Amino acid sequence: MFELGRNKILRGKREFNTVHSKGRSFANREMVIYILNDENLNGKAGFAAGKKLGCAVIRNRVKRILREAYRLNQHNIKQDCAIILVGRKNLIEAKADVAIKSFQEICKRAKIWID
RNA sequence: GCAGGUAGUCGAGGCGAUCGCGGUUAAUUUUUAAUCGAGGAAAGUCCGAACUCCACAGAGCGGCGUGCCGGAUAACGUCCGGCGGAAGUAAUUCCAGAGAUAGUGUCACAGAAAACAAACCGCCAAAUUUUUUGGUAAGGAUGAAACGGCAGGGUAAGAGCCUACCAGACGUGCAGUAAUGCUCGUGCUUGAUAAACCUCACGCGGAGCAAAACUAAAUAGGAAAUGGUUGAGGUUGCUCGCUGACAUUUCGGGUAAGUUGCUUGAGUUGUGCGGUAACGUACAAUCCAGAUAAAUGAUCGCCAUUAUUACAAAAUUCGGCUUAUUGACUGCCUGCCUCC
RNA sequence: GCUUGCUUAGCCCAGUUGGUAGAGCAUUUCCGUCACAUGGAAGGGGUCGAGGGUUCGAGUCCCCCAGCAAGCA
Repeated sequence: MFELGRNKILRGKREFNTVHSKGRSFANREMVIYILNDENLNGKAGFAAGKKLGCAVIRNRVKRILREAYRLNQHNIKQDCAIILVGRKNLIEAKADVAIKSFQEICKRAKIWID
């Protein structure tokens, strides 16, 4: 019930660019999220970590933590939107529960949270 | 025991539970089960190959690389052994280590003079008289570097002018596959720089898996200008040779999806044999990631620890090099101290 | 993944065969002005991205790292 298969992940440069450029953005100290309501992309998520964070090991770790935060909370989020999560510097040393709380907080601010 | 040198191993957690990811194979159908799932550097892209395309790859000039000798290898700028030089008490480590008598260039400032030698001070002799002429390379000063060093003889003063020792050059002989080493002889002694041009020897065609091939879809298989079978364009920088009809720019439109390449290979492990070694060879065992917004993670408990943990993530594949790095362990060797 | 280029003063840049690192803007001081700007004069400020090598001597030549930027279906 917490699966996150391949069909639920944004694929290709085009899908990313549409969400990234057209979507609304929200940010806090740990991450930035982009949200877009698009019929073809709804229910999908993407994960990113910029080159400034560090080497490949650190970037992979940040993306995994973001994936974990989204995976455990995906049923509490409205299904009519596509989300991109981008990691920031505070997430490099952080544990998973920090990322989860941060994700819940930011979703409530974006008004896509359902209890 | 202390201090060092060298070769190598492990590689950061282990076990259990819950949630979850990628490949393969089964079932059956869209979910289950089994099994496998990052490194010693996967990194930098610095060399060398395999592989693919370009004439299944050609000629000349140019260009680039390598550079003591012998071997290893598919190949190499790598490795092993030896020689020479430098550092260290030693074990040992480091070296782009051919040629400066084929030619050209450069050597700032200082200094008399920076390369077919020359003569500022000085020294000696002669003249004349306070300067000139000749001899000289011992001494001084400058510089990174001054035309072998040092001692004795010799001389007007000096000088390889002569002699001994040392350094180098050339030649003879001996040892060694060779680099080179040793012996003897000849007064033969004529800077440095080749990571300056260059000479000699050897090697190199170009591009790279975003290479390349196939399938499917889409549309206006568009238009204009310039050049073009009197040869466009491609093939390396040029010339030849080969190929033989489109190429470039501007405007406008569309696709940028999937499959193959993609992992069985100069493979890995073990044992024996040959070789000082790099390595080779025989036999046996074994299959060990193959993704494409990109898979190894999260949480909790127990154990270990100074520490929730060094450096760090495959992207066509191998052989090296270089760089980053924690803690621990093992073998051998050297020097010093103590005891038996 | 592959292939290229660039790092020099606070900023933007020169530096041609190796020989004491320069210009413009900015900055400091002085002159000038009632005062400020413009103007004139003088001065300070550099580990030449880092480390090693060749050389008597490297910004420059060679090797090797770091950072930044660009291109390739």
